[in-house]
Amino acid sequence: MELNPTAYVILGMLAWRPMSGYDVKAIADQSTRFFWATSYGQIYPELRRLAAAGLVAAEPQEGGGRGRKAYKLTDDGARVLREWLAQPPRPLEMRDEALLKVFFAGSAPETAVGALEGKRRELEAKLAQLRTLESSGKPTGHTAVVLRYGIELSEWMVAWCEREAKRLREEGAP
Amino acid sequence: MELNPTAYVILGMLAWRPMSGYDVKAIADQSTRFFWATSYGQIYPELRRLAAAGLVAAEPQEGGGRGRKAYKLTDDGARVLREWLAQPPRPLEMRDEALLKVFFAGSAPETAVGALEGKRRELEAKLAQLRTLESSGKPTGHTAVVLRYGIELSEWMVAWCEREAKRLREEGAP
DNA sequence: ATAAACATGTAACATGTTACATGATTAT
DNA sequence: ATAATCATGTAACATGTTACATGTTTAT
Repeated sequence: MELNPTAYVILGMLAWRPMSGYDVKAIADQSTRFFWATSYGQIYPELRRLAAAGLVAAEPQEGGGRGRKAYKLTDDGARVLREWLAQPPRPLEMRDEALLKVFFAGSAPETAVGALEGKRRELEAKLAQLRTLESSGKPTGHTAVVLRYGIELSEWMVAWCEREAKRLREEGAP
Repeated sequence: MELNPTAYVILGMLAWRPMSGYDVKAIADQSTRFFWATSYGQIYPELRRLAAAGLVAAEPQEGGGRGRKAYKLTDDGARVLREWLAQPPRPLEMRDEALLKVFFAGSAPETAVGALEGKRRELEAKLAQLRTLESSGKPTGHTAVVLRYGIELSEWMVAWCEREAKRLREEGAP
């Protein structure tokens, strides 16, 4: 059973508790989005495919929610999720436009510091969100480990951007 | 003139010297691939589009290479490249499957250390390549700055993977 | 001769984003 | 009533990967 990574985001969350596509998106936006983003355009079709494959099952909707469809993980789904977890992870993909700009800054050297500062600003914004999340106390266990990674890595990157921007400003073109 | 990032990889390299799609790929595989990968399937069609838009121009092929088509940057291409460099960079996209596995490791806690070790091994391999590149002495100026980023960031990540794997092994489930 | 490296290109597929359309429920 | 939020879904588009097809040049 070969699934795309987004499918595993869904399976992973359903392993916590039954939920709807809307819930998956809301939780992803507060957590996995920092290292694996998703959108409704992926989640809803994927939930259908997973249901067709028998890895998730629509929960009988109890009174109230009309349009709402909650799904739960099936035994097969849980097995597929565990198999994926045991597999060596695929190589990290990075798409860092700021780095690309610094790399090619030879064509306009005065722009390099701006690219570094843009990256730093973006990281500070991300850091603020991650710290809010951390002080909420909600992430525990493995999710908290990943949150700490996000915070510490971002801090390292911010420091690097500051250091290199300073160096470039002082030394001029490297 | 809105172009995709891959187009700027091409323009950036042509700003160094005229070259073919094959050259762009070979150089990207030794440099930008660590923060922006490309493939022939993108490069050749993109070169055509850039030529159609007048941002690059096929060089008159001198004796020898038959099929070989070298392109050079036009004045318009150079202007578009500089405009892009001056623009604030788009947010960083990360797709880190190893982190996803740690995040969802609650469903199979014994797999978390394996995901961390997989990530560490991949990083060590990347580090070896980056260090070889560094000791070649070829990257200078802004490209060397980005290379140092790759090396130092990877070292930080390796240390983090080791530290957390150790913690998980000692403390058991977090 | 033949293998390796050089070189270009396309088609099928996978993945992901954005914008739009639609309607129900809940709080003010 | 009405605005906000909850909720589902699709279509068009953008981007990117992989596998394949094809031929040339250079070194052994």
